[in-house]
This record gives sequence, C-alpha cells and structure tokens, in this order.
Amino acid sequence: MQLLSISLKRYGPFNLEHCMCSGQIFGWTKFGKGWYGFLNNTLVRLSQEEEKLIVYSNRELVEEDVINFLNLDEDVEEINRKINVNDFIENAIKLYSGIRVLRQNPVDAIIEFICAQNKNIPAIEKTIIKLSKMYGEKIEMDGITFFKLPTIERLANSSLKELLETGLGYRAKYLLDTAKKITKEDNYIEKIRSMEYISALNALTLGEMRLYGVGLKVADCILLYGFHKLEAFPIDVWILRAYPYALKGFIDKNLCNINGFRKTKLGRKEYLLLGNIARKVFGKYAGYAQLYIYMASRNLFGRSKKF
DNA sequence: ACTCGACCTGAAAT
DNA sequence: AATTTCAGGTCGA
Repeated sequence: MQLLSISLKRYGPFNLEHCMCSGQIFGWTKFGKGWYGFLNNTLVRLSQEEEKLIVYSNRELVEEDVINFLNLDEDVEEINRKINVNDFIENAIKLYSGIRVLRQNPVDAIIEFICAQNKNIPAIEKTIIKLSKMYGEKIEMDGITFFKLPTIERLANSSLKELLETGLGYRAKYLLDTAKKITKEDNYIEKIRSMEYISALNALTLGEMRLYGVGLKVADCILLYGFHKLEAFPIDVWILRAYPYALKGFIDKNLCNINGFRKTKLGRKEYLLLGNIARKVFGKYAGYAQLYIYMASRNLFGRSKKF
C-alpha cells in the first residue's frame, strides 16, 4: 500500500474533475471524493484538494508515472495563450481551466473509442465496464471491486458471439478485427507512435495498416488521447455544433454557406477540411482547443445534467 | 469521388 | 407508458 501526495503548486493549472469529465477517458469512476481507475495497469485512487493531489494504491507507486499520466509537466499556460484566438475560446479556457490531455495507454484508447462510437456517455461507460468484467483482471480497493480493461490479446482470442454479449452491437466485429490486426502485425503501436500526425491518421484509416471500424473521428481520438499527438482535432457532433462559434473569425462565409453546419455527419473531405482549419488556427495544440470546445459545447447545447 | 441509408443498443426526449 | 429520436460514427452500395 502506498500513499502519495503531490504538490500542484509548481505546475500550471490542473483540475482532476475537468480531466475526467471531458470525454477523453472512460472506465474511471468516482466514489466519494476519489476517482478510481487504472494508471499503467495499477489501480489507483486520485483525489484533489486544491493545490494537492492525493494518490493511493495497493501497489507501489512511482511519482513520475502519475505526473506523466496526468501530464502535469505540460506547459498549459503557454498552450492556453497560443490557442486563445477569440472570445469563445477565452471564455472556455476560463470555465474549464485545469483541463489536460491525459496520457492514456494507446491500446486502451483504441478499445475505448471503438466502443464509444455512436453511443452516449452512460452507455459507453456501461459497455466498457461489461467488457472489463468479462475479460479483464479483477482487483479490489476500498472494498470496491474493479476490473481492468482486457488486453488486446485477450480480445483477439475472443469470439464475435461472446463479444456481442457486452452490448457492443455492430462495434463488436470492429473491435475483434482490430484486436486481431494489432496482435498480428509486429509493433503496430510503435509504428503508429513513430509517425507524424497526418501519416498516423492516414495509416489508421486507409491502406494496409487500417483498423476496421476506425474512421477519422475515432482515429483522431486515438491519436490525441492515446498517442498524445496534439495536432489531432477530433470532430464529433458536439464540436460540429460549436464549430462556427469556436472558429469565429477564421472561417469564410463560403465555407459556412456550403456546409451550413447543420449536418450531423461529415464526409472524409469535409472532416479533413474542418480539421485543417482548426490546425491552422490553433497550431500544434489543436487537441487542447478541442477539449475546451467540447466542454463548452456540452454546456451550451447539451441537456444532460451530468455536465 | 461523393452521398446516403443501414447498423446494435440503450438513454433521453416526446 | 409506449414510441421515437439520438448518441463523441463507420461501412458499403
């Protein structure tokens, strides 16, 4: 057992709640004041008291791992300055200060975001828990039972019929096929990691290395949250709704008229166009802008009481 | 190349 | 209470 106390004073703004509720990570649960989840295969409880972060685990903890996972070293104040291009973003930065792009395990991100497509947040959490219960390692803490996400090998060795019991629906075949692909190809993860953002995006969605069931949006999530490629700008329905406001002053009227922004889905060409505009405006930190915009959009247009 | 309907399932809206 | 719509999309015709 180990307890770690990390002073947040020497880092920029950090807000655990915002990080956990920004749709960038699934499988973490809040009980009382603590967030429970897996950090590099170790079950931990995270809680924040203003300038202090408390980390608890049954196993040995390395402070470096925690700092790396929460990405405390990243200079968010500098990033915030760079992406603060209009009132909308400035307001969002104020409201959701302390949000950070976490450094998840890439494989976990792949599994999570394939499961997450075209589902709402409660349904996603439910599916992830079912999947973990079915295939993952069981670990207890504070009298609560938790299940780790399955390994990709375990998924590759499962069957479609079995996977369907988790309520994955049509995503089951995506997940199975993807798991097989990743385990079959040598160093799949490392190959993606070594690529530049655009190459990685293309590799995930086209050609030989393509993952079945991974389109542009899921690929962007994987690259941003799993591989920390900050140029990635995942465009989901929430980003699309807020897009004209978030990019105010940077989109010409033609684009506005052509696309109308009334669509709920984008073609490949449109998706890339909107993403490229965001990358032009927000530079290499488009991914951070995306998190702020996502939060702001849920707040503005969402009816869910969770946010 | 581009558009558009189908697709599993469960939550949320009507 | 039953029914329809929608949800952090992707595939294939």
